Amino acid sequence: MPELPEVETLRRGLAEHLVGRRIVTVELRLPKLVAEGRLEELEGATVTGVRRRAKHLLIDTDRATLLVHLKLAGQIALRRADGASLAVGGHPVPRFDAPLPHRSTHLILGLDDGSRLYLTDIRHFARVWVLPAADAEARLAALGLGPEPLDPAFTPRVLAEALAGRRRPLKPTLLDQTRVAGLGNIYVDEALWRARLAPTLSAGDLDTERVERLHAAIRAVLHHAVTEGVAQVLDGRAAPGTSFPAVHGREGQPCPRCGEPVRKARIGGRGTYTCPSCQPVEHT
DNA sequence: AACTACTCCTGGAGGC
DNA sequence: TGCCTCCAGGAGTAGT
Repeated sequence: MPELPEVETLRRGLAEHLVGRRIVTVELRLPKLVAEGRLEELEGATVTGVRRRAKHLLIDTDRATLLVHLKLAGQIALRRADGASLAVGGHPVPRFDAPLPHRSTHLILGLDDGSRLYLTDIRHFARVWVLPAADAEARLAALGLGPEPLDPAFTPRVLAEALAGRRRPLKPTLLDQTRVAGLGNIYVDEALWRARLAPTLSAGDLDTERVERLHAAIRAVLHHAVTEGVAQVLDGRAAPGTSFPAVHGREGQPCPRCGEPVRKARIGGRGTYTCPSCQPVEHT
């Protein structure tokens, strides 16, 4: 999916154009997209806000909350009546400027100004929940999500507490949404590279200085992705001539910091990219 | 507690 | 061009 920066970028775009709009039509093309609730409840509802928690997108209306998880390959696009793009984010396939609906478009919401919101997912993993607002909150609470890394409350101390006592390696620990919310495979690799930490280091063994480095790196990588708009154009692999991602998807290419070839390994079942020189495996 | 394997799907890339 | 294999920005479940 769409990790935190992609969902946040999407949230901002949708909030700008969706709040105050009334949903007039609902077209569901893939019934299993709906994990709970009835989309018909949204017909006639007015959007009151668009929020994000971890990788979840919440579209609040005066009738119910539409909770969306894009998983690995979900994409949401908001198009004006004339087809012009108002907001788009998530997985870059189909291309953000491709004609819609795509054959993998599973949901279309028609708004009162003629614009349409398309949810497309080539892998059919994305899910939505239509819930009373309180139930949406309860559902999120039940997930036990960890702290939001871009929240001011996310301090080095909070990160230290999230990692304390964990014997698993950093990579799977940081992917665990109950430790830190919103990180995914790309941004974990980028943050660890930036912090010069090997993904195999035991999470609970980091000293204060390393925790502070990791904290700063997580914030910097996410903040950069959101503010520089890289989250909107990122296509899962490094484009030639660009500086992001620094290591993810760049096996064999020179580390931007030291020139050593980037190495790919499998850690916790996930493709993991590191600079073996910048991220030494020695511990303590 | 934590590890692995497996599941839900399709598309794109790379090898031949 | 086509066929084949592998991999993929997530996360839940089951078995060890």
